[in-house]
Amino acid sequence: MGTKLVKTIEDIAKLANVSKSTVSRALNDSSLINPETKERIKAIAEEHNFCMNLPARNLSRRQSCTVGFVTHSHQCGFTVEDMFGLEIMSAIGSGLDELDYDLLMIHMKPRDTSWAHQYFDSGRVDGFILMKTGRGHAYSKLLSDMKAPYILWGVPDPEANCSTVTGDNMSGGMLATEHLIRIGRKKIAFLGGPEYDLEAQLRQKGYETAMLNAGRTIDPKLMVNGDYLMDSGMTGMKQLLEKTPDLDAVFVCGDVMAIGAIEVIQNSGKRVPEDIAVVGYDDLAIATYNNLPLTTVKQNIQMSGKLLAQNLVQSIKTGVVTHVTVPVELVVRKSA
Amino acid sequence: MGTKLVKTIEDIAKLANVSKSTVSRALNDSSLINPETKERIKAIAEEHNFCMNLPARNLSRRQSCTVGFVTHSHQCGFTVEDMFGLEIMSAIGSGLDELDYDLLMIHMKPRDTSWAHQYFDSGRVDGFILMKTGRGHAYSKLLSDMKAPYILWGVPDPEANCSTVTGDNMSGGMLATEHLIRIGRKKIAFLGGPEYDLEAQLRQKGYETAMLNAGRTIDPKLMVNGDYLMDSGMTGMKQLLEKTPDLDAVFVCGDVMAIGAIEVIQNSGKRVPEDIAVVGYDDLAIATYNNLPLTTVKQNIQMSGKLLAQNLVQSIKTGVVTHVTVPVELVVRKSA
DNA sequence: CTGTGTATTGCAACCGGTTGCATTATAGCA
DNA sequence: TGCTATAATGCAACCGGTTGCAATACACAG
Repeated sequence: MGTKLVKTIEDIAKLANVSKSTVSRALNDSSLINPETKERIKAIAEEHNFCMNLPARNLSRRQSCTVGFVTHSHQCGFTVEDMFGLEIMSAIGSGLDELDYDLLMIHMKPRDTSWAHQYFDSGRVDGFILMKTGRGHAYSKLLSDMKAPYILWGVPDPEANCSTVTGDNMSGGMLATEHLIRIGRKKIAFLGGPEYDLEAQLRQKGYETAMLNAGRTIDPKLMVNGDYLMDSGMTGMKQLLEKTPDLDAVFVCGDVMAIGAIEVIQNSGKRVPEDIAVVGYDDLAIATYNNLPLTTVKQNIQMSGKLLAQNLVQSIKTGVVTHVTVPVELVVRKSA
Repeated sequence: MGTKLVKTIEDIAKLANVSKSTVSRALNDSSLINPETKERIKAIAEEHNFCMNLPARNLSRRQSCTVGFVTHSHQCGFTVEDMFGLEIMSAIGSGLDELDYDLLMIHMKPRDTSWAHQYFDSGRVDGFILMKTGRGHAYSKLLSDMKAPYILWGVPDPEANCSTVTGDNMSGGMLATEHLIRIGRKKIAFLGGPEYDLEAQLRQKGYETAMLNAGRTIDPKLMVNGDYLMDSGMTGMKQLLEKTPDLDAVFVCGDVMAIGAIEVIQNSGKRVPEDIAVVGYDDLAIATYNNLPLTTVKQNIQMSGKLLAQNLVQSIKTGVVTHVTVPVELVVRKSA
């Protein structure tokens, strides 16, 4: 707490010769208060640059105007999810800012579920933002049971009825594949995500659709799954090269995997993009800053973050649940 | 707020047939309470998995057990500072977690200084964590004037008396340079940070020391400043190549600049690391995932985050200010 | 058996806001 | 002038904890 002289609405009340309820109402722009009085009070508050005590207000209003961003706590290091999560978090933060909500980081430990009660039942936060995860459903259920408002980044799961925001994975898959077709590639492989992953499924569907639209056939030998990590990008690419040594393009479902794939390709003596064109997904910072800048499908992180913020707050206030999918675009750099 | 039946200590009090003060004390492990009573109350609380209302507690205790992580709000996109900041934030989060403190993101708008009062005088947070910035002092002054506890990531500024945590920049500079010397490079250039930047100054001093220790001379033609952004890495490298076409190594003060530098080198027809070895600084995610993995000086982000958390909380509780510099290490990958 | 000390517990005020209801003043109208 | 509708403000309870101090009980020494 600060060291200022005027710290409570009661102090202001004395200065203005009114009661503290009047000050409270004035500062909250209540229509009950005489406009002149209101201005006078506001001026006094301004002059002493008064700040209301938020714990008190929160207690009284039974809300915290804070939402929790749920992250996994790692002993050390990062995963891809983290990288994307970290980038989107910043966008969420500024989205919330405009709505006068705050963003609290919630670290949950591996198999701990107490965080939900800890933060929600204690009145610490009014809602949650979750990144899609393998264990997504488990947490969804937890939060649904608590009747806690939350929003999920990812494809809506029919079982959970929470708001969602997600990139247009299907279009993304199509954009990437169409680009590879357009630049004249003949054998276009697909390096996907985990089978259960709804995002990856849609991207794959986009790939297939684009292929079929172009009159091509879907060849299972050109398709393999990964798990978004670098290693799986490498092993996935190796498998593809074994099965189809003459492939000349690959659409990889994540940037980090794409970088792994590129390494394998180069080690095998081929060049990117001359021999094999590579398109990634997500447009993480590493795509831009990579030494061989990645052609990739760009998720609109800014817009997504803002929508996550807005729709969660809406859901907190009104209970409305929304599902929105935000457009993606292809960013052509050097890898394809 | 949840939908549970037992929500306040008063509810627990009724169940346990005691007064609410007794419950409060029991739950806070006060030594005033009879051990048996205490256990009984705790059991009841446990059974109903009771969560205390934090706004209420915070109001009463006049503290929030929350610290603010101050970030710049960007209209869009990221800067290098952000990348490092984002990575360290995660570490800070888990550090605070162990101390039962929460982490709140604070977005400050360009030339707005109200955030400080907004969050501190309102009792929203008990202290702040700042990343070193060009405008570091301005904010330092602001916070000092408010008598707000805060901790800074960066070299301690003699004018501000706040706790700090910083990497060992001098050693980092030496490690990088010594490595280049060890692998037999003859003309080692230095691509630094902004002149006013204390970190960069120390890294430069490390470079110079290592050079002198090895019996080499410091050649101003081998040194140029940058601003940590990719572009400055490119232009800096161009200047160096013009001034000294036959240089065979460069120590770059930041990973992002290093990637820019590598691009320029490769465009000029030379190879990395064969013709010119490149060492970066920070070991950001992009260093690992870069297509040409970067040899770089690794800041111990995990430890730094934890120390930022611990020392800030200590400073909040006791007023003690500490300065710690955490060791760095050289990570040899492929660029040198 | 009384006095003093110690261990437990409860009462009630307080933290700093919000808000339902009562109160007062003023205006409008018959 | 008397009466009611309306605007502006104040009173006091409440949100759910914490904590100083009083109260009670029981122990042990004198």
